[in-house]
Amino acid sequence: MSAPIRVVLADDERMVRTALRVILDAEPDLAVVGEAATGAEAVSVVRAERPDVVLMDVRMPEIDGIRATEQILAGMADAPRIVVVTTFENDSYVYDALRVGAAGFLLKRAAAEELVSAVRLVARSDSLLYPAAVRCLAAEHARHRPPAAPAWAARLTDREAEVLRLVATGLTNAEIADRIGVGPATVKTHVAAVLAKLGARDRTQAVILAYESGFVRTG
Amino acid sequence: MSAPIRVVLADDERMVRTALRVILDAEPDLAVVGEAATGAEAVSVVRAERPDVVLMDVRMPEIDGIRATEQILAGMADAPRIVVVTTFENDSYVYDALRVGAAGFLLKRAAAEELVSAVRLVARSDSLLYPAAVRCLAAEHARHRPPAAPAWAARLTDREAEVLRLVATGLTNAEIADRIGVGPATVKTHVAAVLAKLGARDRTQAVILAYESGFVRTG
DNA sequence: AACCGCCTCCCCCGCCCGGGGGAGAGGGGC
DNA sequence: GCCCCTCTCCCCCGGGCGGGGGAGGCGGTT
Repeated sequence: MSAPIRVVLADDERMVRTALRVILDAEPDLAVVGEAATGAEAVSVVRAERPDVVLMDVRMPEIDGIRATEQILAGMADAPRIVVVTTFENDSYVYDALRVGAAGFLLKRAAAEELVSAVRLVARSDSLLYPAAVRCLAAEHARHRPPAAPAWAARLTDREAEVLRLVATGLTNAEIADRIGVGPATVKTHVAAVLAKLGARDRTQAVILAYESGFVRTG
Repeated sequence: MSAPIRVVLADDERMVRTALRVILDAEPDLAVVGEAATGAEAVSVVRAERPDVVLMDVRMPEIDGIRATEQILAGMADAPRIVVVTTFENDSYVYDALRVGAAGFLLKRAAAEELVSAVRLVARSDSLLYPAAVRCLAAEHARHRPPAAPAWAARLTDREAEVLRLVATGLTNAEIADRIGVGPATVKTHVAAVLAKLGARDRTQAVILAYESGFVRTG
């Protein structure tokens, strides 16, 4: 399994950091290599340790997690994947996090198992975003378990899910438009919404996320 | 499972048609709705029956399977998926078939199970090409079973396979170029080769084929 | 009645991508 | 020696795509 995944924790509450460290260090393939209590500290620790993954709290003194994320991603070649940690799912930070390039985000109430699998997936998928709705895709695929377990945000609408399914069969926007009987502009809108919610850069990444989340099944 | 997959058989040898019919009709979700012994007949039968899938022999009187495929795909809106059937794997027809838009091809010596799964996959993946190299991808993935079982043609080179793997992680051509240390133009060339060999229209379809063939694994 | 989420469609813009060519270098097989 | 394959890189070109806006209608919630 080669080298372990190196993780840095950034949270102003010591208890949270400790909890995360306990959870992550229990996994043989994960190694917490640094902690930070402020955004500024997070930036310097990350530059020093060059981890694979950063768990970044949004609310922190001096510099919030969003700005810290921005600075890390802007100032580093071969920057780590950053997972933004929030308390409330409809946090407006969520979209800011996507915008500045966070690899994903999860809620503090997420189960330990979700946490470690998120870290692994983010580290593994290498230049691929893994945000919010991905888990919702899996949840939707598993027959609408409502808002109980899904500790993630940004659900796709029915139309968006339909469009994503068609994107994942290799259709162009124009073909999707013909198929569902709307204009090409409408499909563009839906695709754009899907990309934003999934944090995907283009339809190719969206398809990959659809497969990886189980939203579409292989053959 | 809704309506069965409607199949038309086009082959000049009656025995071959019968054999195919027996194999396909044994499957509850497949229904052979027409047969043709010549290319011209194939065109008219397909227009009349409007099947989901056509199994098209390459060598037929009057009009060969390639031209028949061309005419069917050109002259019909919502055309069926056409699988071209060949006897020899290095048949030059293979590339012609790809060029005119065949959804895939397979060898007459293919196992019955391969046949039915090919029909299902082609029918399912709806506007998605399923040609040659796809099975080779699966074969490569399954640790180089040489040229024994692979009843399909068009192998990827090592470089092409590497590029496809990177495409399937969501990278752009420029990012792939940086990663493997070559120029962007070179990556373009490799990607173009992959698309041609897989019969994919764009990188999105290539990724889908990579997943469906098992060339890349989910999770 | 006001609000919000969803669906529909429009504009402009820039870029990445894919198609069509070609070309040179190196290696292996005949 | 010659050929063929692979890998490398170049050109031009068109189009699909994604980003950034905005706008109107419709139904459910408050």
